[in-house]
Amino acid sequence: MLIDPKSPIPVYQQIATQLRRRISKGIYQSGESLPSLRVLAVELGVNPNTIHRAYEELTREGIVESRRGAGLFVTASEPAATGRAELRLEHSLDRTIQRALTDGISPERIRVMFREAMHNRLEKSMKGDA
Amino acid sequence: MLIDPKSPIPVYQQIATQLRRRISKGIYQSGESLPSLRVLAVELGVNPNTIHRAYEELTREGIVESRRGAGLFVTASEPAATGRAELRLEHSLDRTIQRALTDGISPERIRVMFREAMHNRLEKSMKGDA
DNA sequence: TAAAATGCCTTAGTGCACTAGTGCACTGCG
DNA sequence: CGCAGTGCACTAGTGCACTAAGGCATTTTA
Repeated sequence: MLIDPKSPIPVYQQIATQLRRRISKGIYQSGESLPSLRVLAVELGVNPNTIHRAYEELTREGIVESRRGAGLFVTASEPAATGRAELRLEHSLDRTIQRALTDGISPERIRVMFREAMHNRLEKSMKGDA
Repeated sequence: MLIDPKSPIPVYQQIATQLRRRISKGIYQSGESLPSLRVLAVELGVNPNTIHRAYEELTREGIVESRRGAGLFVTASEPAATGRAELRLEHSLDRTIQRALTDGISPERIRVMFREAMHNRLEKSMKGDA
């Protein structure tokens, strides 16, 4: 497990991403497995709170369950379905971004248009579109 | 011209977006046209610096040219080509986001995956991919 | 039951994006 | 020349995301 503190991507996101990959690959089976907050913290050289932040994400996504005093446990019931959806999204985003870059659109512009697109789409969802 | 200060999208971006739309629609022709910093500032009820920030974006994109003491002038040579590319990007982003949402992926997760996708794609571009 | 290990909560510090305030330099026009 | 209007640079304040530090509650285990 490697971490790059200088990356613009937050450390806790890097950790969450790698954990997601390992879980979907079956490295961490259903049951206990996941290393404790402090153990993983000293291994990566970060604050335990940063690890907690990553675990929090996985908990909200429902692919993991935490028991105070005991540890972190993998639920992994249906990560297959959402996993495929995320894989589609990952590829779609990559294709869209690559196309935009070759079209000469600047990275900052792409980021701005993404923010606006998200904002618009979420507003439409509020009004009962879906 | 309307502005929403409560929106998560920065005010200067809202202004820049609306100006871009107006220019591409020909409301602001090649020549002078664009209202001055302070005039537009009092009209929208924001600081002149915020307007300047929007003008700065359009200047970097080359669709406008500013002359100190005189005003802002529309160049509008080839906004047609990049305009089409941006339109494609806008649609592609919207389709991608809508698909992800209907697949049950959370907005925060979409934002995170977009950040990572941008990061990865830009790293590849550095190494001579394009 | 007592000790150790675990996850969790609260607080603080840092950096960055955004906006406002103020003054300066330049241009146009009478 | 002088005045009004223009864009621009510098500074300050605010809010937010990220990380760190420390202490607390809970569970396990011997």
